[in-house]
Amino acid sequence: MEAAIKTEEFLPLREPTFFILLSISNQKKHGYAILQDTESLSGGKIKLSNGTLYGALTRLLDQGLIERVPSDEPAASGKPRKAYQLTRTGASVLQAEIERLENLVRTARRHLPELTG
Amino acid sequence: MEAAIKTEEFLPLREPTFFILLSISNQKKHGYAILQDTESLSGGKIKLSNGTLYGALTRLLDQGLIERVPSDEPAASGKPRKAYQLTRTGASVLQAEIERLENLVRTARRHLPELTG
DNA sequence: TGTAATATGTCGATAACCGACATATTTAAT
DNA sequence: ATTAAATATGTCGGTTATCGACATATTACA
Repeated sequence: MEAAIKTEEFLPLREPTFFILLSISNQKKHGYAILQDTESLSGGKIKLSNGTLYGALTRLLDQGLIERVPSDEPAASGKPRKAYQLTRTGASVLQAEIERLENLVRTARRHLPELTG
Repeated sequence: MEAAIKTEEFLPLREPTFFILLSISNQKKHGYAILQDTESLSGGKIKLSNGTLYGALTRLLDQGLIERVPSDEPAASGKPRKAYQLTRTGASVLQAEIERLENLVRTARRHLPELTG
């Protein structure tokens, strides 16, 4: 059988990392676009700091959850932007994280039936 | 109006802290019972380390999210166990965290409609 | 011309977590 | 009776992701 990727090793994701992966899950983006997208996705609640963003990108590249790809955008002045997209592993991890979150909510609701929110 | 508690200041909770609060949300427990309950609640997936547990209990007491209460259990040999229960603030924080998790899942499913899992 | 937005990055501090170690009591087995 | 396992609480040092502050260059616009 295939060498199964142990997605659990990467879980749980912290909130900023979760949004970074989610942000690029439907299309590749460069750093600054991830910043804006995360703020938009979270309804303005979450504003990633630069330290978090670029630190996480470096880490995620290293872990093989994301990869660098050439940007579509006008390369303009010989300075190509850095676009990132999910790898298959990254997509698996994101999906596993969503399932983990759903389990968490289910467990909590089971344990606290009075909170039907 | 009442001095509203800013539950958001305590969020997001990390996984161990979430389970600690959830564990004592329906009845007071002492440390070791929280350890066992968390393992049970998580289907055996999560085993809190002692460092995490007692560190978190100290922190949560300090933050006013939990409080010490006398234990029902047989005090036995003059050594009273330390039982903990949620404060109102703690209950609010737990509820807010559950809602945050639900929002996260909703946002992710909206952004990734293909993952209907 | 200048200023805001875009875009990428570094650095030091903080906070929560983890595993390892320590220790005492209680229960159950041999 | 002795031992071993489970119960119960705690400390310590190390690791890691995050954060805000700082730095810098380019592009768009007023």
